[in-house]
Amino acid sequence: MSKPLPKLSGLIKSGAVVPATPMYGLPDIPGPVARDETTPLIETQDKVAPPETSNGGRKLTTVNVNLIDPNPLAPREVYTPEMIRDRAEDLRVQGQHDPIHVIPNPSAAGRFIICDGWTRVQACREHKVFDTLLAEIHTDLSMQESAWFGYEQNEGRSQHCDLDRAMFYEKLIAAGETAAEIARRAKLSKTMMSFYRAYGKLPEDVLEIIRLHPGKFGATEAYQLAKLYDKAGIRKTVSLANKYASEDQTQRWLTNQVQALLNPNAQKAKTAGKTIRYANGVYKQRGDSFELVITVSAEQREAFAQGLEELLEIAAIAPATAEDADEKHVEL
DNA sequence: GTTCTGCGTTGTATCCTTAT
DNA sequence: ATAAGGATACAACGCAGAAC
Repeated sequence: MSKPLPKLSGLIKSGAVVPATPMYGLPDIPGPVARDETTPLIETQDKVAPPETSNGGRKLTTVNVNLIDPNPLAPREVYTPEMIRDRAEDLRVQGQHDPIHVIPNPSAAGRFIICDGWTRVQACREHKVFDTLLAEIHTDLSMQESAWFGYEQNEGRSQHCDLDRAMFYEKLIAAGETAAEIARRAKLSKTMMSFYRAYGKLPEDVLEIIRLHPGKFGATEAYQLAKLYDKAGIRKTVSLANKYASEDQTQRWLTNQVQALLNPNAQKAKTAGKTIRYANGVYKQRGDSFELVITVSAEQREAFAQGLEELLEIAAIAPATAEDADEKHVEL
């Protein structure tokens, strides 16, 4: 990849959340961790392959955690201190179950770039669990492919929030991939891709709120907020985002609020209604609107249609033009 | 690529019936 | 009387397709 890597760290910084990607080459990597030498490097060696092995073509080796750099195209953004602390605790209690995945760092010989397992690396560094982790080294993956590898691993473990996904997609787009290609590979409709891209249009103040409640602000919410930000400005957007999160409102509420703020005159009084379900259909009434979907047997069809048409005489209004008024048989 | 609309599914509140 | 379970209605959600 010859293109300069995208600089997206501005989208991703927060006091409460550890940024995943920002530096490449890592001038601020902490020095070697002073560790009790009596502690085994990997406490549960029976759960992992031994160091320096080749397992079905896989290159497994132990790697010093301070030699592992973040992936500039990291598929995940949101790492809270709690997540890292919990992972450190898991590693202490259970050891390392699965190897992390890395590629050789193309710009720093002897160093590696993480594909999958960055939480474990951070847990080891910050909470001094292990000096080294068992790693599978992928020499055949490009930076972009390694990021997709991590993305797929995280998706499999349901570890992504929508903000993670959106920021990953933005990085890939900045690195030259098209939105359509990403949507295809991530199995997203172009509608959803459009919603995910809304995160990138939000101002930092709103992203700060989202990072504090990553599960609360999905792509649909991001899209609504981006629309509000575009039309009504930052103050209204921040205020609404805060209210949405602090009052734990529903997605529908947020959509309605945005709609009301953008079209203050378009508010409609909510009308009461009813729904009756039958074995062969459903009848709904909402205010002045009636909806009927029903299956009628062949022998009853004519009588039903006649009765319904007589009923329609009460309320149905003829179309405005003579052309429209031509008799048409509309399927019921 | 963006936005709107509608559909199918899921979750939840409420009411009713039954068992204890 | 009341707790438990079932049925029903409706809100909420996620998403795709169509229109722009």
